[in-house]
Amino acid sequence: MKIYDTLSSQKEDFTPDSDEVKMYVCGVTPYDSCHIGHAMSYVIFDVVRRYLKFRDYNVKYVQNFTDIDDKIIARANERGIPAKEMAEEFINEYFEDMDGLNIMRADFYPRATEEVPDIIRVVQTLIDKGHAYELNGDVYFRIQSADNYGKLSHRKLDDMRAGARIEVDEAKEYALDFALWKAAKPGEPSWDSPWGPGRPGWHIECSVMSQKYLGDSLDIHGGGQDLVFPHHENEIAQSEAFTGVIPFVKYWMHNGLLQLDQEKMSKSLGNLITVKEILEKSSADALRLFVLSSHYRSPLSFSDEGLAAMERGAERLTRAANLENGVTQGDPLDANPYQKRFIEAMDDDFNSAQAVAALFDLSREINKASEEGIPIANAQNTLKKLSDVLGLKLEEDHAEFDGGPFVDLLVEIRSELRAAKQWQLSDIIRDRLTQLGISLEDTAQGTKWRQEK
RNA sequence: GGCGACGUGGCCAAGUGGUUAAGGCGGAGGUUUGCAAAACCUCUAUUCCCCGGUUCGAAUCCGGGCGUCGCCUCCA
Repeated sequence: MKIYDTLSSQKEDFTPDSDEVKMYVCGVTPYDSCHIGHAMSYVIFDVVRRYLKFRDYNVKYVQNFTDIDDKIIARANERGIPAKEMAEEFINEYFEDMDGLNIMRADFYPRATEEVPDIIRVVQTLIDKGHAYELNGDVYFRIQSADNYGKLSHRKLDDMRAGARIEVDEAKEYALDFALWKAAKPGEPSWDSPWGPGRPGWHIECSVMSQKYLGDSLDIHGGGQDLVFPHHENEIAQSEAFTGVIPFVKYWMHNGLLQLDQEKMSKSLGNLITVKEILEKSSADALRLFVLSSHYRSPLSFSDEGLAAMERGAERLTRAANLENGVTQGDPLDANPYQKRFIEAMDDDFNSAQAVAALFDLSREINKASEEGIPIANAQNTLKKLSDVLGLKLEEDHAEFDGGPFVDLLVEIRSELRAAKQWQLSDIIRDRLTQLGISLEDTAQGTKWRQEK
């Protein structure tokens, strides 16, 4: 298996330190609803995790919540509620969204606010080791003390300084030193510390929590490409300075960012589409297919048309997976070549687009075999199993649709009409139902209906 | 200004030195069907932004050009 590592800028053979793969994925700062960029990122890492499990690795998956920071405080103040309460609200919403996307729960969800004593301990140690210094209640990390700072994002200190648009705090030893601890301003939530009341800076919480739950060295650390600098660069600097263990992470994985209308979708531009909005008009399978049909490291342009196309694709897979031809005699369809293709694709740095193509080809074979009277149950099980690795449910359910019994009744009556060759009436029923979003199919096994998404 | 990525059919998107350039969506025709739907079959890029070069051979490597985008500042 090969994984592309951002730090080395090439595909590396995947050799975890132990049977247990230690995986950490940067979570959200809960100050707003999740958008489809989050969906993309977390679907990708969910698939990484599922695939590792499929390949018989035990995976310990940790994802944090950075539940205290400037944006949370600002937004909570706007709304006139405590920061903690607002973070809680968006964390709950986060779980709803992720469940809706069929993303597996992490093994641990540490929160910055619940790890403050450890954060303080780590910051103090960094000061003791000469990697950090206090300044008027703030604590800064001394970048020039780090091992090869800039190695992840492949930039040199001089280059960064030249184009930096950061307001330089004159008191800081070096312009790019970043905050480990921020002194509290009046009215801000704060914790007591050796440097006075304050709160953790961004970056340090991930170093502390990953170390606490997974140890000094991680196998996989993931996140969006926008986190490479400064977030992950700073994490490396802190973590390696604190533990002395290099490398902090064996495989750095970063997904390309989602584009919207040729533009980055971002909080500052305000052109967000939330996960909730998407799941109202589209299935989780379609969204996952949309994401997985391109390479995770490439930017992905979101479009309603593209998503609609994937809805059709999801239906195609779902039909093939749930076909019933009732044949049990004879040589069954062999799905192994498709599974082999799937594995080869995924082994090559999670080439999900190729893996998906294998599933579509398998679906075609299943449909064909079904018509030819060849047993397909085994092949369908393989299709379902591999789809599950991608987190696709492939379920034909209209259970959540309240009108089900009424549709059943209409279908029953229509069947009577068809038996009596009352085509005009039966077609009216079908057409009207289609207009209402219920499509009918007359098959050898009777009439089936589906609710269109 | 610095760093980096990308440009493949109507749309999306794999492939990155050598069989017929995956797959999905869309479109055309056919089989099937009472008619549909679904499914299946056939067709839909002699060609991979442009110009040079390396090579027996390039979409794939190198150089130049044009274009798009990202990061350098909060972000998955």
